[in-house]
Amino acid sequence: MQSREITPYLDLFQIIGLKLKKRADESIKEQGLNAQQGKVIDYIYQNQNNHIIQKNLADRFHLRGASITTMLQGLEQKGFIERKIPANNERQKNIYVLPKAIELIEEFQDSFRKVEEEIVQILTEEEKQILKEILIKINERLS
Amino acid sequence: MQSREITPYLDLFQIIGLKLKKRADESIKEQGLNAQQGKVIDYIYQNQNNHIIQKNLADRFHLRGASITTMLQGLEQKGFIERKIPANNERQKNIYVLPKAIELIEEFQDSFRKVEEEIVQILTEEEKQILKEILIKINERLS
DNA sequence: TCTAAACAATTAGAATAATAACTATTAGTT
DNA sequence: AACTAATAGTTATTATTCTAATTGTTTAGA
Repeated sequence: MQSREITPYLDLFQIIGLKLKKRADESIKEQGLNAQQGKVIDYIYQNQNNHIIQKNLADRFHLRGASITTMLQGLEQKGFIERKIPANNERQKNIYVLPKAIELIEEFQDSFRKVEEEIVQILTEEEKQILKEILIKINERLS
Repeated sequence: MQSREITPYLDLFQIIGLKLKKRADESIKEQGLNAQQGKVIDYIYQNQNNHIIQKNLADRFHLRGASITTMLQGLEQKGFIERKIPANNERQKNIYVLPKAIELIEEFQDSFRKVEEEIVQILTEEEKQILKEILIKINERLS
């Protein structure tokens, strides 16, 4: 069942990405959220003093504005975040995490660190270094 | 807007995966399909003499059986593939591509090769080699 | 052999994220 | 000041994939 591979890098990135997504989702399922939502809450928490707006989240996570709207409406309804229109620009909404989310952030980070560890634990220090450099290079090339 | 990064590898894989997916989708949008569907058709074409069944596709593409059912129903309705119950096992369905799909496969492959090229063109031969080895290692570790 | 377990595929219903069309606000130009 | 561009966010609709439950078939053990 081995197929002729014409795009090995593309295929490997897609499959690894999928597997990682599933592992990360699994690891925080208990908190009633998926990995994407956990990452977003973590990011908001780290940046809420910088007056981040929904546009920033769309850029950072490579999602469309409409998708961010839907996701944040969900997180707001569940009581994890709040959105406030800032005084200086009524088009925008600043995002803040609520206590209910802050309680979970340490757990998220632990879970994500464990998935991360699964990726890198089989690599030598040198391989880790090279991989990181190459991934950063590819990511910049694609943006 | 720089956030403290606790899981750089996880984040890079996720973002690169997302960007590649979008590029690949874009590159075969003209044919009325998305990248996943194109990859599946290509895979069926390469393997249709091996009597592949839906289960094989689910394994190869890391999708649930139900998702394969839905996708193949769509491809069948659009006239790209056909499914036949084999004589020796009525639980299964063998998958075959139809002429309408075969016409497109060369175009798919060209499109995917171009996306692949975008990934690797900025790397040296040595970096490409190392990256491939590491990706294979990680992929095996995660499976 | 018959019965239970495993297997392959399907359906219904939910979640996520996309596009396109839209409202409202702000910034820039004349 | 008034008009036009651009910007931020929302809504409705569509597409994709998931889980859980279900049908039907095959395999294996008592």
